[in-house]
Amino acid sequence: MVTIKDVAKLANVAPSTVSRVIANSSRISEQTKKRVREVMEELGYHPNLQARSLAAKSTQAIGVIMPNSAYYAFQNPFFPEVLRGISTSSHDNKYGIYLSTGSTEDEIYHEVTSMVLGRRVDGVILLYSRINDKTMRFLQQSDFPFVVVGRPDENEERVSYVDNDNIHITKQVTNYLIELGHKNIAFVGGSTNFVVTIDRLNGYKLALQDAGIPFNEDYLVHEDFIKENGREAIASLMNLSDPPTALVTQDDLIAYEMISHLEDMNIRVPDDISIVSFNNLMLSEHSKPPLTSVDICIYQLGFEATKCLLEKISVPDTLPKRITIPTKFIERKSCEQKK
Amino acid sequence: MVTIKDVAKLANVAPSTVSRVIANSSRISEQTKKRVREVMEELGYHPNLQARSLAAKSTQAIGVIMPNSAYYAFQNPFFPEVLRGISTSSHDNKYGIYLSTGSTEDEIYHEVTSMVLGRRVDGVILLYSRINDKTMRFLQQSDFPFVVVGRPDENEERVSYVDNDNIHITKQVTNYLIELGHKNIAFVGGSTNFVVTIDRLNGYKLALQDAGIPFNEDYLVHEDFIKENGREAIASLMNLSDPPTALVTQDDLIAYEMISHLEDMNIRVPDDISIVSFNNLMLSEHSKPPLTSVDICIYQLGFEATKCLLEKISVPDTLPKRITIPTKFIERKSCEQKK
DNA sequence: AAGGAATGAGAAATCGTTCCCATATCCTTC
DNA sequence: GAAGGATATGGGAACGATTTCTCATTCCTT
Repeated sequence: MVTIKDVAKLANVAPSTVSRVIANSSRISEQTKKRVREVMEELGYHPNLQARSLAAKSTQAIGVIMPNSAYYAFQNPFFPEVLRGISTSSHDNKYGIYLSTGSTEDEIYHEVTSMVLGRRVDGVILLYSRINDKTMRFLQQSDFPFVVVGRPDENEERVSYVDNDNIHITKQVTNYLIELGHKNIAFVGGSTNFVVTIDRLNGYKLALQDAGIPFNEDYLVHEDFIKENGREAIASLMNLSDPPTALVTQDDLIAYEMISHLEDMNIRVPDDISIVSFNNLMLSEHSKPPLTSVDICIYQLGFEATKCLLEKISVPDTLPKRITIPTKFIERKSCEQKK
Repeated sequence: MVTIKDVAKLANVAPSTVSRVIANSSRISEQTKKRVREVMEELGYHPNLQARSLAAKSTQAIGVIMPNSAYYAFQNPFFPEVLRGISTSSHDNKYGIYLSTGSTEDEIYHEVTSMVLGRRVDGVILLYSRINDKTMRFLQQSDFPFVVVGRPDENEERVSYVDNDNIHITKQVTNYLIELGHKNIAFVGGSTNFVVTIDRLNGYKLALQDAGIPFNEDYLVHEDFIKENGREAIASLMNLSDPPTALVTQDDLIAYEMISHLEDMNIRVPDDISIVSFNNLMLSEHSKPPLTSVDICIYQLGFEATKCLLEKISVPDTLPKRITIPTKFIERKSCEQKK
């Protein structure tokens, strides 16, 4: 392996000079730069990033932490899309991405501590926000630069985060159904350990409240339940004495599955039941029926989170900030006026 | 930041001893180990991974290179799923994942060279195989440990790779359609720069040939074309004087889109046209109609690739090997006997 | 009881950079 | 023509580990 010393020797300069040439320091004459660069080329020199990191105390890499639930993380296009945003932004700034994907909460915690304490990355993006999360608490206590995609559960004002206004948009979406004449509206959400679920549930409740519709526990369905035994979950919902005529679903993928089961039960979307959902996957345009969905701009979430993190890394005393990514309500054909 | 020296000082031993305790060397007495460990605990010591990498000449990280086409990489669940396999396997072996996602071929090339020459990773997994790929050529020439997911274009016998038997399975799948009585079978594939497309196309042609069905250029459709203007692509295919009655599609996502457009044209699947596809996305079970698809075991591809790479890293003179991941043909409702 | 193996631990070199500090050369300027 | 100021480069100490020697004990073995 050719090192900076080899280059220095052959170019008849000191290693420090070579280092300065690499950094394109103004303190080196053009002449010397040219000569050194020629030698670097000739020897095929490439700086050792580890040595550089060690000496410069900066890794030029950010850690990206995926949530531990395999489903939430991996089957869902949310993940690749947010990663695309992160990747674009970090690449623009010459940062690399170090990915961490534990499969339990403890595993994640250990990966993050090792990543941070071991100085493998300069900052961290948390791709989830759950309540009572020790990983986030650790990041905060160690005063390490990090940004959350999603609203943090605790210390909201002291953490930088990028999120949609989930309460507001879910309220709007629910209102949309109410205005179509629906009163029996069910909510299909993820785990209430995730802040996003809590927020959306609150938005949903708020809309009901404003319309004077009482909240009904029976209309609350768990994604996990759907995933385990979708058929039964749907059946028990639709067999209520007063079954819902509309559905607010937290994710397009779940919505597709619901639709499939509903049709098996001979319940038509949107004729018999309206569905509105979140994430606006590419596919939703081509599904049967085309899904009315909220585009939460996943790419933007990742892109802005990275921008925010890099800013925090380069200016350590940047104040925590909240960035709200605007959403787009995409009206398609899965909702209809109540008959 | 607390370093190995701080620990050594407080424990009254030499730094080298602390290092040995960390590595759990048998040359250190249990007594000393205990004392040192207590001090490490007390000070909250965590080894600096960069320093360790530099000294030990090993990073405990593997580089994962995504293909440059944004679509192929990111909209498709293939990517997260293969990453899940990689992640599981590498995590089991205490390796981290360094992700590289250039958006052009050159960008990828630069990221890889910098990653390899800069010694940021111990090995590389290429998540694609395209013809005439300078990135792969570079990896081979620098004799750096790497594994390809997919069949390499050149030097097949000197590169380790993990793949399905794409020629064979596509032949089988095409045969399946032929046995259902179809003769006019179209092929919807990705870019022929990717080896996977070439292989599948060959399997398709082989099946036609065996059945004595002439190959028809008009029946070849490009994914890119579908993505750009799906409606028109389908229209021109179905408006042929002798339109296809069956379709072999390279990817479920594309299949969904085709189905959507076909239905708009009042062509029913499977009544008017049969479709068989690849990847068996979770969703395919719930699509309308449920998609007949080949499960290529994406997770396994990633998992085995990583296993293979780690083996190569720890035993550098391991011979190149080919690992073929078996596939499963999932028969659902998108194909029917030709009428 | 003496010689040699086995054991436990320290000293110091090394890994490949960066960066502070020192130094040498060459202009200015009075 | 000496002092002062740029300007361009070199020297060498970090950075925080690992690792090769080396040495001092201790424990067998004959």
